[in-house]
Amino acid sequence: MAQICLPIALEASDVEQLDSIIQRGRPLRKGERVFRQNDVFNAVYAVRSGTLKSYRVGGSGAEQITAFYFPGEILGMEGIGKGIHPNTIEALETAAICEIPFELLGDLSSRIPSLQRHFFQLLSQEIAEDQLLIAMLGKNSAEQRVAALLLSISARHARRKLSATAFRLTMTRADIGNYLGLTVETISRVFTRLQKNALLSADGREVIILDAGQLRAVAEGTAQL
Amino acid sequence: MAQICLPIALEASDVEQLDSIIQRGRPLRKGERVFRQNDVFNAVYAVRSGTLKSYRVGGSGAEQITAFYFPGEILGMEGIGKGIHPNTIEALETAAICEIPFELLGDLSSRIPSLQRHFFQLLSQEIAEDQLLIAMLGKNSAEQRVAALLLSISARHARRKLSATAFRLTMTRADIGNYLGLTVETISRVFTRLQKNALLSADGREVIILDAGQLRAVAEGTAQL
DNA sequence: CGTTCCATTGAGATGTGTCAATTCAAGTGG
DNA sequence: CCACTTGAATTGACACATCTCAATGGAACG
Repeated sequence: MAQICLPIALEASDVEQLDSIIQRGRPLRKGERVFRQNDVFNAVYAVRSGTLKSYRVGGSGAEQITAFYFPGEILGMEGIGKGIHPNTIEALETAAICEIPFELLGDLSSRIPSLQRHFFQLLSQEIAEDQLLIAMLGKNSAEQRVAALLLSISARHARRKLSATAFRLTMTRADIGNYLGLTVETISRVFTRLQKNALLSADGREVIILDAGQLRAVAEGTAQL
Repeated sequence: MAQICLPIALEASDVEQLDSIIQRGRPLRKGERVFRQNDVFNAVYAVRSGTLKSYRVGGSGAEQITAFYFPGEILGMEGIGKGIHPNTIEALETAAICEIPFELLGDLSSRIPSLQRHFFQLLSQEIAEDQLLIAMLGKNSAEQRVAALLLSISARHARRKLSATAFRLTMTRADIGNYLGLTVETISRVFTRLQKNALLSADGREVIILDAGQLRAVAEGTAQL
């Protein structure tokens, strides 16, 4: 169980301890939420299956998606700081998650140094990823952003031993646009352009990456269409 | 010393221990760097005085500023994850910082639960802040972004018991533009517009906020000019 | 006292947003 | 099982915010 939820190297006895604090919840259906913005924080969650999105509602009522989560990833850590979740997490499809009560995790981390380090790393990596997104939103064209997202999703599929070139998007074009700071129409047009240049084949949400090299070049701004 | 660098509530004996691992470095001058992108990570840093910026250079060679740091704030935590700093930190003016070796901090955190929690919180809050910036870059107009940044800087001055309404910017218009995903010219024009509407008075980098309420309305998109 | 960096302003170009219409797929209820 | 509704995606025409290019003036600095 702990193996599935927190794939790290631990002593057998440690795994046992960790195992004891992890809760398996019922699966979420599409549209259901793990927690909502402003809920009190008391646990982080590991994605076992399915995909989810994180979003927050700003002062003007506009939603902003800040992340997509795939199996093996940890979510909910933004809430540690203030003790309140600054965002809502919603399932994009049927999804199973593990709940890891934070209070107990803190205690356990004190006793298992490698676990503590692991969580520091997880938090730190989320910062690094957010900053990557910031860089993208600040500087890149619509094509670069879409290409980068597709490559990121591709890489996350590959890490799970799934096809890196053919996969199904679980989010709508609107979600993608929202995440990348673009409109639905722009996303649609970019998809069309990428297909015309034979970098991609897309039938609705079914995507096949035809030329990963070129796609990377587009993402990095080395090539343009 | 530890009091200055990590203002948290600790037992006297704990403070002593923490104190012993903190290094005071020589002050940095404008343009000097704390560390560079791809340097190996082995410490985090607390800002004692002065301001700094964090930026990373992408594949296409473009710089992207991801944060500004003020006294009392902690920087360098993005590097924990991969053991390598994903960004460069550079002083915007003369600045003094404390170095906190991470190896020792980890050990100490295991023994002092409140210290561990404190660091989890710091990391988590950086995530929350980054996501706020993401939301801004994705959805907001140039005016909203500039207004929001000015208010953020104002709040950080206030936290240090300095004037929240009158202060000197330590970064150039180019830095601001880079951070907000806008060009220098746009920043300049927004400043001009904000002044014409009497929300602000700016003489070069010297800024006086004349109408914080309206400025907040602009930042939130409730008011437009 | 030149040199360099920084800030401002104008005019025109352009990428992306907005508005609107259409098609298609998936549910839903009679 | 068939309308009917609803949500998602695509495409076109046009608007507009911001970028690009260019010129100028001032401040900082050696």
